[in-house]
Amino acid sequence: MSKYKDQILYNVDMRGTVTVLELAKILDVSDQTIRRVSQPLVESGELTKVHGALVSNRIASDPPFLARMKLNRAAKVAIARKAVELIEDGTSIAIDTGSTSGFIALALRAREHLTVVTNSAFVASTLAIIPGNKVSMAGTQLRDHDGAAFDRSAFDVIERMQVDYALLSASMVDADKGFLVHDQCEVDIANAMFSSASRTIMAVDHSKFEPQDRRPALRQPALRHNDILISDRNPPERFSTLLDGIDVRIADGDQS
Amino acid sequence: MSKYKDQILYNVDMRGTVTVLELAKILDVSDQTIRRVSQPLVESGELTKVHGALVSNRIASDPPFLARMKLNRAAKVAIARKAVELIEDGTSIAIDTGSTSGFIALALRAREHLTVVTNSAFVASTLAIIPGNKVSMAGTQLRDHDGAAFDRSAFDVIERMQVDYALLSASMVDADKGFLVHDQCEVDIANAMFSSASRTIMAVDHSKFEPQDRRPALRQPALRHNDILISDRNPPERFSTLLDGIDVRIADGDQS
DNA sequence: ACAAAATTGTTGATTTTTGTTGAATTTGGC
DNA sequence: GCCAAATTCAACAAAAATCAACAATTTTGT
Repeated sequence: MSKYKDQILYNVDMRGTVTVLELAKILDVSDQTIRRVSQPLVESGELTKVHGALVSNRIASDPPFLARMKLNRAAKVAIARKAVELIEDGTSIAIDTGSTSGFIALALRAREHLTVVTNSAFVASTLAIIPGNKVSMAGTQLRDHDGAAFDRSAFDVIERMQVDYALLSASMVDADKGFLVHDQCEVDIANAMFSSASRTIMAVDHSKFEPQDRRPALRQPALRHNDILISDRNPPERFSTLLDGIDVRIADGDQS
Repeated sequence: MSKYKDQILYNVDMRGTVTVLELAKILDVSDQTIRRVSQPLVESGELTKVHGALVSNRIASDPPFLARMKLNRAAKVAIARKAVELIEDGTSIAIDTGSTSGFIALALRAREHLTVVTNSAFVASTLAIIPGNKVSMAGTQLRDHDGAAFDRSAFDVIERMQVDYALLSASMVDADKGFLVHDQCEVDIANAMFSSASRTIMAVDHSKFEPQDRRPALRQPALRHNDILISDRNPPERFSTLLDGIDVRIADGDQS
């Protein structure tokens, strides 16, 4: 592992695509070195090589919301399938924002007569057009990176509903502190959904059990007895205390 | 895989259709290179090639809401392109629901720093995730066939905005009665948007100038002097009185 | 301090990509 | 159906990028 690895990844991910010669100039090494060092990164799938340049796999070029969709896509699709198994036709459900929730919303198009409340415009528009669904969009002012709302009216709408499930997600899971996210407003919405729901489903892919680059610091509501955790792999042993009494379901990630 | 691949996909998906020569200018390469690079993308099905231009496959296939709207798709795409010409970066705009407005929203992803208010969850989620946009979702309870809201809060949100343009549509145009739709709630929202806007853009494809199977009976607000009508063909002669003083723009429906 | 191992820069041959040219094809109008 | 304009295609030469090999340098282990 080379000392330039981090710098290469950083530059490529930041700019989406960087030519080999540009990188050579930035790191002040020869182009040949860039090629040599990036080769294992390409082979391990962290970067993509094209003639003349390196391209980020994180898809930095486009809308940041969709970019995150590509990260661990397979895991999220598997989780979404599992979530849909739990949710029967006619269920009422609150759904938060986040890429995992986005995939679940797509999968939920297979259900009918759902009552949905969400603060994500993407989730709302995905499920609203299914005939027979009743969808409420909570909030007015949409945040630009993911099209979700966190204003007062969002809370008003959520708080006057009573739903079967709250479908929440998290940016990281900590064995002591529980489910963490980055923004207080996300916690506030999650709490509102949590309170209005009989049961909570927390959906997190396996990568969330590992430390993250940007450490989130704010706690989602603690799961109650009988709440459900869906992931694509079994959580490591050290989370057993946290998940005591929780109904853990593992999605079998067989197909694409 | 070429280093231009991402940029081509990005531009084509954002704008729906881009001519080969335009792309060549944007990427600063020759037209021949665009053709060569896009060939594998076309073969793998990521893009569609027509004479002179590349067409995105996502527009028709992805949003299920518009997928159903195959009727006069080409006309609506052409109108959307024309509308985007009018609307500069940084404009504020109110957008109603409807398939034409949906296509315009897709095309508007090529703009930045828009301030948008809409009662359509599809329009909202499409434009909210563009970095720099400020999008407000008007309304809470979403109608199931198009994911649009018409409740009291929708009016509250629209009425407290003041925008440069209101972008409205209609189900039919009558030479005497003007622009007609089916539901009173649509008229109410249109009126609210009309009142909050300095200028109105009415977007209707040519089929709306002919009698419809289901005759709509409710009048949209009458256009003011200086308001704009966009269509894909020149309206028949009998509409000249109705359109007197209106700035009529015809989209050149060159490519499919 | 010494030698082995790993990393880096340089060189020249090889491969890939790109722009240009002119001929062939498609499109739209009459 | 024919013509003019626009677009596409094929081919070739120029430019750019890659690769392999070797020499110079730095790092590592003893």
